[in-house]
Amino acid sequence: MTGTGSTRADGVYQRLRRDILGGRLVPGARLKFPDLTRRYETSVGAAREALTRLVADGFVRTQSNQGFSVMPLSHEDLAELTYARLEIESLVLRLSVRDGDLAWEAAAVAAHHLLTRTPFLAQDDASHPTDAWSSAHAAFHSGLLAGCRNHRLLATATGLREEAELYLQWSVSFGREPDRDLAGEHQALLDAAMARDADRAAELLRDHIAHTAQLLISVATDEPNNASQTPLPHP
Amino acid sequence: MTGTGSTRADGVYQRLRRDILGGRLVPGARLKFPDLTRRYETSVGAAREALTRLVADGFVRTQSNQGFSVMPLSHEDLAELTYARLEIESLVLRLSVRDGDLAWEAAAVAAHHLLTRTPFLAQDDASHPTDAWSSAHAAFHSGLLAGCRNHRLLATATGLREEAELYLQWSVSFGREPDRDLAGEHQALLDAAMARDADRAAELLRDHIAHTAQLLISVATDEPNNASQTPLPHP
DNA sequence: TGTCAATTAACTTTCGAATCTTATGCTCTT
DNA sequence: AAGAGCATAAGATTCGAAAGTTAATTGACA
Repeated sequence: MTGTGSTRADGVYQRLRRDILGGRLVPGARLKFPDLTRRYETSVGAAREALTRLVADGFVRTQSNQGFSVMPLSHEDLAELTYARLEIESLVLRLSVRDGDLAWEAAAVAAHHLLTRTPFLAQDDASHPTDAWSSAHAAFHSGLLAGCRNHRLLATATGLREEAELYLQWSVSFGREPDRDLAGEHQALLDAAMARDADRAAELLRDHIAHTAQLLISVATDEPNNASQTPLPHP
Repeated sequence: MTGTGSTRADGVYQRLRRDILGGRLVPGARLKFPDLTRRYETSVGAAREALTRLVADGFVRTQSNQGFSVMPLSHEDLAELTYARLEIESLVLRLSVRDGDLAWEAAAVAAHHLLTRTPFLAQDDASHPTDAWSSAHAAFHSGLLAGCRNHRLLATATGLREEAELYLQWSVSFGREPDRDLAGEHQALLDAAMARDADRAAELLRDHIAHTAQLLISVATDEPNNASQTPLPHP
């Protein structure tokens, strides 16, 4: 009843997911059942199922008899993730541009319009983009890919994008470098897609992804925020 | 104690997986807990965790409050799976050929040798390839890709291959058409890879995958073996 | 005979105490 | 002091009965 999903474990899954993506659970932090059951007011079983699903999504890792912890971040993994996204997202965008129908076009234009009208930085906290902007941004990119008819490729691309959001969350000073025209990049991307220019759209997307990753790497400390060494302050 | 894995749920997961891939559990068949706990001599909880993981792998599907069932097969899904494999496996093979080291070469040659010396058809049952051949075949392809340094792309490609095995299992008269030189295709693939000719290797792999899929489609009945319409004979 | 509500049956989901595994701290020996 | 062995604690995994949900059956009524 208290859960937000249709089934109890569903609700815990979604809340855990949001807490990880929202940075409330630090990469590397252990996820102990005593804590989890208290925090989410649920049973061991439900928490366990939620965690098992998050492992499949790549947000949590687990080892036999050693429990679960939030997936840690690393430069090496960011590099691999970025390359995988370059290849797969550009492929899926090509297919989307080729096969997307009119409804897809309309949804993409709408998502872009929403994105342009959503404020990038909050007035009180200029270090992170706003939650509203982040979700509009995700919706725009997701909408661009959604024309792809191949469910499997689409799901793969979407999964990679979601994993990448973790890195965005933990790059504290993201979005303040003045020499980047994010809005322009998005506009160009949309234009190419609507003009059905698959090659150009794919190329723009590759640049967009590579540029963002470049930024994260240059901004990040040597070992990104990662609680695996300092598990918890013990009393 | 009775399980084959390190943890109880692990064991059930692996046995269920084998039973699905081995065709002992029919695509579309419902997986009820009363049956499962009897068959695998385990508890509801362990079975549930195993099933949750299989859902992530794409071997099982689930709906809220309606339990689990073996993933059903369809022509449409086979077409999507095949296209995804064409694109992603050829990409990963390119990377593997580019980046694979000497150990990778040695393993690939070894796997190929094993494959050539493993009998294709059993003497008593000429309708399916032997289990030994199937696993040698999987090991050869897996070995070819293993040079890829990008764990994420490699895992994606491997996952797609494994899903495709399901379709092979259910194409009853696979492998009897005389006009195909499987051994030759494998040899050419290995040669191109060892010669570090990424373009040629990728092209050969695409042909190999497409050829196999073509065969499955032409051989399969309109609606492949699928128990979703005829769940179980009820008494 | 066909439709609909109520009842029953079958199954899925949930729970939390019992069991087992791993980690931690302590003591004793070399 | 360093290390091995033991005792204790913390936490992960497992179990199966209770609660909740969906599907099937029955029976009443038009």
